[in-house]
Amino acid sequence: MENPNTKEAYDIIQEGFDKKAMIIILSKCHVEYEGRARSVLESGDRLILIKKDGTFAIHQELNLDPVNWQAPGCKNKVSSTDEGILLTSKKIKPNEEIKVFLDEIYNITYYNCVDTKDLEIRGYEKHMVDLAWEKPDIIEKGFRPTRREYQTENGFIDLMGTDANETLMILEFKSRKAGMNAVKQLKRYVDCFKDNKDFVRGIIVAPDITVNALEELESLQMEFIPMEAPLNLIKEDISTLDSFF
Amino acid sequence: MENPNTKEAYDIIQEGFDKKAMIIILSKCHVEYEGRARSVLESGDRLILIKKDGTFAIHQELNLDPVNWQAPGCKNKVSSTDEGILLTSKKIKPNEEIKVFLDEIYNITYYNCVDTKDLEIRGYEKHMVDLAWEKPDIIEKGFRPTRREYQTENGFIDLMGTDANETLMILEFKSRKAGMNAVKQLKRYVDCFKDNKDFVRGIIVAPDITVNALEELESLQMEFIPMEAPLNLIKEDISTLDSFF
DNA sequence: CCATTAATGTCGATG
DNA sequence: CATCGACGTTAATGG
Repeated sequence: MENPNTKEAYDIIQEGFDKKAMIIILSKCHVEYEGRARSVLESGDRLILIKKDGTFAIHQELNLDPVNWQAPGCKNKVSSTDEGILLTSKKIKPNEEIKVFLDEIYNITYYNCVDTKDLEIRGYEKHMVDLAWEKPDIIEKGFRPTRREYQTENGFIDLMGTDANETLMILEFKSRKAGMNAVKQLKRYVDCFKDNKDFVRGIIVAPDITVNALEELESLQMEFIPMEAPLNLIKEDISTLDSFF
Repeated sequence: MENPNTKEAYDIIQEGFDKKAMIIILSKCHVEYEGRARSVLESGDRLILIKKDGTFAIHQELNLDPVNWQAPGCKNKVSSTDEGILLTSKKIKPNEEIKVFLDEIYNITYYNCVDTKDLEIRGYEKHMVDLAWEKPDIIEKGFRPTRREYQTENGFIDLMGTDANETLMILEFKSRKAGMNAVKQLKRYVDCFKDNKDFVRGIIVAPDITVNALEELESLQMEFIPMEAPLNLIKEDISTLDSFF
């Protein structure tokens, strides 16, 4: 609905709530937020997006993130005041509230979405592990991979195997420059095998590694093996895509 | 526009791009993403939000975050194919692309937002101000706070007061290391009192301050008072925030 | 521009 | 419900 008056706006927004629809409001508005932080946003044109799970987001004309928002599970309400339409979004634990004062309403739309599909993500790490699995020499001569995605109490180990001396190897793959967090992660995996009397090799496989991370890695007697992420392969290798699509 | 056909949809979207408007599309669509990772989203009803800075977001009916997105600075295009309308959003460094195939279009809106206001966050600083308000000696012996959140043409002054000599003090609080921007901000506030014949003390209160900022601050005859931010209090003691509403 | 760190992070999994 | 860890984290800040 275009340029509704206050009553029309109230009715259609309430209707949207009742029908558990996605509500989209284009409006000049000002906003107050109070909760984990506290903020004020003076009047300007924004997009307000309300979802049936309670999600509430206010978008300015720039930037990816909403300027103000509420997480799923919030109680949203519309009310008609002397000043016009007021939207409130409340959450408990932690106690948070957004108040949006609609100073001028340009457009209100609601739609009941039918959407049963979930996003399917395939990271690049998987492709790197694929490669190492199929051509172990890429990692090092004599490497024999044995397990993928081995579950430990500290997470999934990307790839395990043994070297030419039958020493256990634990490999953590990163598609981008590995940082300190990768080292910590690998250390946690290696720690799972501490009780073994035998030494375990911890290895980060990534296109690059930060200086700090490399120092820390070496001080922990662990290793870094450079390997390019096959970013470009994906578009070229249609066959692998087929298995995915 | 409601339920546009392919040509109408193409035209209105192109128009939105040309006018650098915010474009909102309600549509059944399927999405492919390829970049740092790779993903596929099969057909379903979603909201597509495109901003003039290149921001591109696809929202499902649930959750706060978009299911697929592109950051500001992306090149967005609309094209008409045999299959219908195709939206593409490209970014370089890192190379990323989203393709959205509009299978059925319910609604297209674009609007040229007028929005000059920035969000003012006053969360953590408030707790520091609370503390200084209740225990002025923390700032300095003889300090008497008089006003909080005093509004000037240049924004809100966190805290004002007088010292033992009745000299006006303007305090700017930062919850983290103060930088040059904090100094500039404080200077703007102090400038509001330039016409006073009396000297005004400008003071930054923060856990720390950068070297550059401290130099600049002292050259402006302003001061720095170290104070730890009560970050931990915030999550525990939400009740103190009640005073705001 | 790179590296580091905070965020009203969000979100999913798990105990 | 709370905690923990990953994320195409993003976004801001200092160097």
